[in-house]
Amino acid sequence: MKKKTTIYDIAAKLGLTAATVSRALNDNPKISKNTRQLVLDTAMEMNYEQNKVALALKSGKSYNVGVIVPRIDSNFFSSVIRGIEEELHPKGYHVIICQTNNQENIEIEKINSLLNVQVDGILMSISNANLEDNMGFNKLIRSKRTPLIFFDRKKDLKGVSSVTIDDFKGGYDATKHLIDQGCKRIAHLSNDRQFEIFNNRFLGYKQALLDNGIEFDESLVIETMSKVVEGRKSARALLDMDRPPDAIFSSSDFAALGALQEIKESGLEIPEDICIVGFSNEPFTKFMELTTISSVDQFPMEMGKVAAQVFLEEVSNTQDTKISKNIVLTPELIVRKSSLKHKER
Amino acid sequence: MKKKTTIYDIAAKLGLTAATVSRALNDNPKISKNTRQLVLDTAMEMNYEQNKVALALKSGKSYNVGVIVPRIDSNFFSSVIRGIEEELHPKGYHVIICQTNNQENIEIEKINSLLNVQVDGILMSISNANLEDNMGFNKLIRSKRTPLIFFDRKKDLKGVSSVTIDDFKGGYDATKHLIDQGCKRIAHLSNDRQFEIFNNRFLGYKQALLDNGIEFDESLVIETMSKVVEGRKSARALLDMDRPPDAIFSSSDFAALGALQEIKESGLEIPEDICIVGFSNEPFTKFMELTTISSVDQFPMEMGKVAAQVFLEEVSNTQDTKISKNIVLTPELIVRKSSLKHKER
DNA sequence: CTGTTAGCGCTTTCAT
DNA sequence: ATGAAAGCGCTAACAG
Repeated sequence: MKKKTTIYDIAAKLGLTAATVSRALNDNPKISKNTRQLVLDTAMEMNYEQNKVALALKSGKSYNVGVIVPRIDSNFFSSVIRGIEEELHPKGYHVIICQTNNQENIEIEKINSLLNVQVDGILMSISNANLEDNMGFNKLIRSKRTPLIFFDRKKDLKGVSSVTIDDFKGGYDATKHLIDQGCKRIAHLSNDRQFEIFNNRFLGYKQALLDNGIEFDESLVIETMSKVVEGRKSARALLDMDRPPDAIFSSSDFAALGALQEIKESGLEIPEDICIVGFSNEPFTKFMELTTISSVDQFPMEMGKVAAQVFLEEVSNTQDTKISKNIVLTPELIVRKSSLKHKER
Repeated sequence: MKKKTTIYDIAAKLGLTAATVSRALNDNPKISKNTRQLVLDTAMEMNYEQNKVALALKSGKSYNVGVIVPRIDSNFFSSVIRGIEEELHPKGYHVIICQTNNQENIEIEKINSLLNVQVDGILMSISNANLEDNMGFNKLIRSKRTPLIFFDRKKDLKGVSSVTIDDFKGGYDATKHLIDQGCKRIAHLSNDRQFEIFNNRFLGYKQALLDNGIEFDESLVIETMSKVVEGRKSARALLDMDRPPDAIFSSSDFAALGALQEIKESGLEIPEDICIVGFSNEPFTKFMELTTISSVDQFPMEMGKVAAQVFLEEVSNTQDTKISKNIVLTPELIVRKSSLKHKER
């Protein structure tokens, strides 16, 4: 249990003072080459390591950023976090992760918990889409010291930056593609539309229909959680309709998979009878043996990196004028077998 | 940019001293009910929040733990981290994540980087299986202050705890299952056997063969990275043999998938001609449409929770006698279509 | 170029 | 029951 060596230890050993040692260690110009080298050498020799906690207390910067996500064990979120970590670590930051399990109260608790440990910023994807209660957020924003950056699931709050993808375009492109395949009756597995992302995918879907002379039919839109079983249920409901759809655009790959399974088991063929497009480009969509699933790639790692960059800009911005930016990345439709009726090219 | 309120602020407002305020806030017995309540009220009123950084400096405990993994965007590691976070957050700890990208030099850098920020412990899965250079680790252990816990990919270092699964059993069970299916010539897609986990899976495989009167054939063991394309290559090599195998036990689900694809494309049937068992129970293994892939579940979330518990024990252990434990969890073979020749039950 | 001093916010003896 | 003071390790303003 030996103590760590501090600058005082090395100062004592050299008959110097802590301040001088500190200067030497920090390449302060006002110091002689000799003493600097001397300090550096003995620091090395004594296995000195800077105590970042003391530094954090002194400077008010912890060089920690918090990342809050619903859960980390999803391909999307873990990829975003990978991007964040890769971007931030080289700049000296550490990444603290928090999960909310999609519970609003926990979300607030974790925000406060991160603020308490003096993180230099918080990057998050919200769990609570309810626009009314923004206690935690407002506190964060009022404090004016800790940058907040939303990624993917954001709230529209003035002065808060965000990095998202163009979900409208994602939904639009997916739907347009289905229309181009000759589909006329396109269903949509939506999700809680209190979240902008799901609402925008829905709106993109709707707009693509309208732009192409297809009537929007509310009964073809089913709110479906992002789970395989839920996708099955919704597909069942669609199949049981008097006039079942000839295509499904799902806002989730998992729901898309469930739909695919249910449809195949009912004896129908994909894409011949029903085309399917999912969302997120989950790894399994391209691993399917027979019917790889078309999906919309959100470039999660890229999203993480960009969010990290926005954070870096905001912390380095010393001026009072807080500039917030809303960056929108462009998604990409990946066409696979589940929606490719006519073999092109 | 208003400053945060400190105990001095509330002390000043109340005509008290910081010490008293501190005591009140910490439920110190020697304080009058009145002043305690008074302090608590004004603390609330002034939006006081304890500065954990100052506390960390004072106490030497940061209430941060570091987690180091090769990469976070894999189902296995992100699930482990989920377990860790869920277990540790309620106890007041924050989880800092670091990725090594499997690079040994980065691994050491990140260890040091975490030690520098005074984490209370490090939970890690190693990237560097080389037993010779243990600089970073030795430093960590010598320091005697920061508990180190390995999970999954560990090193055998005295005094260091670990949480792993019984990879030998995983390999053994998988292979035994293949033998029970009537397979006689069982190949193994291994991986870098410098890592205990891969070596143990291999040893389990080998032992199962021996225990069942099947000769071990070195030529049926191919070192294969955990990637779909690599699995394809290895399968190709196996198919090109004079006497191809009738089963493959892969230490990776991704390689297993590649093998499955290559085999199917060559016109052979699974499981009729060749049985396949993977390892890790990746989500996609059960999502396959035709041939769901048998695999060995490692219970990653559980592993994370247990590793977190071991850490908690170690930090709370104030005695000099450092007790290290090596916990081995039991994996579970999940039999699916890729290896189920004879329809049982 | 180097030393002195103060302070970041909190806890904790030691007095009173 | 409360105050005074020291200290965790570091940096920075001010002297010299």
